[in-house]
Amino acid sequence: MGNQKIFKRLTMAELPDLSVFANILTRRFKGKTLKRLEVKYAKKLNLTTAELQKELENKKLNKVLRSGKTLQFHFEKDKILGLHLMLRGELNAVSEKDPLPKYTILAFYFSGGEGFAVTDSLKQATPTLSPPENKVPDALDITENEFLALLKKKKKSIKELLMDQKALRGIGNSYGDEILWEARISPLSVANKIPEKQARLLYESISKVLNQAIKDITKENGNELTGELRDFMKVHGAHIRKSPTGANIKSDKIGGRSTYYTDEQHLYS
DNA sequence: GAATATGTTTAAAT
DNA sequence: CATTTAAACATATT
Repeated sequence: MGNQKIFKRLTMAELPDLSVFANILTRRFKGKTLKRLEVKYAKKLNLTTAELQKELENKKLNKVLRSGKTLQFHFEKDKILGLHLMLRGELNAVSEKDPLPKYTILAFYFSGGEGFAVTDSLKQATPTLSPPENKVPDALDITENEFLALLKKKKKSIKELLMDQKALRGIGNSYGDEILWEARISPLSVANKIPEKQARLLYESISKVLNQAIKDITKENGNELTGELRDFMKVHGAHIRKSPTGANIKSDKIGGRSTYYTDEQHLYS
């Protein structure tokens, strides 16, 4: 048997996928020692290959967490490796005896011979040792008051604000659409024109949509290391014609990104 | 083979 | 000056 995809889909990984990923990796490799780290592409590293190997090899992996759109690998001695998969990054299960998958950037081999490889055909995935603390709130951690204050001071479109990683971390193009449909707010709405009642509803929709997606993806694939992760989009996707409630789905470009929404969503401007 | 997909960075416009 | 908008980048897939 060859290598197996842990994760693959047409679009890139977003917050729920990364959360499921972190859980799978933790379950699989927690407590194991990283015996060998192979670096096939070092340009995005914030230190040399030799330095990274020296920092991480022969250390135990304690856990893998998600933060914003990154994974955080917590090793012994408080060594943390951040990993952003960017547009096309994927994780693949690998074994010492198998050849590396195509487009491999990093390969982690743990005690026992099993491990995983990070691949990226665009070579944009970015590993960062000891990533600096990020003060921008995570989409699943932000408080309601913080969120309401954020909306009040921004006058760009709500879709662009939700995706702005300098304002709120973790939401990408597809879940941005899903969240706005759930709240029945048009993506073209101006952030500071959304009334407080609807802003509160939007706040609730963020955690509702993201946590439900985590549950759905976990149920579909969370116990297996193989296979493809499906998504469960209700409105975002060129192939979807009607929302679950039967409205026609419209398509526009917002911030240069394909945006899908319906007339069920109210425009505040 | 042109169009589509999208996160971030950098440049330009308001 | 601060904020917002647009363009550029890259390539597998439709």
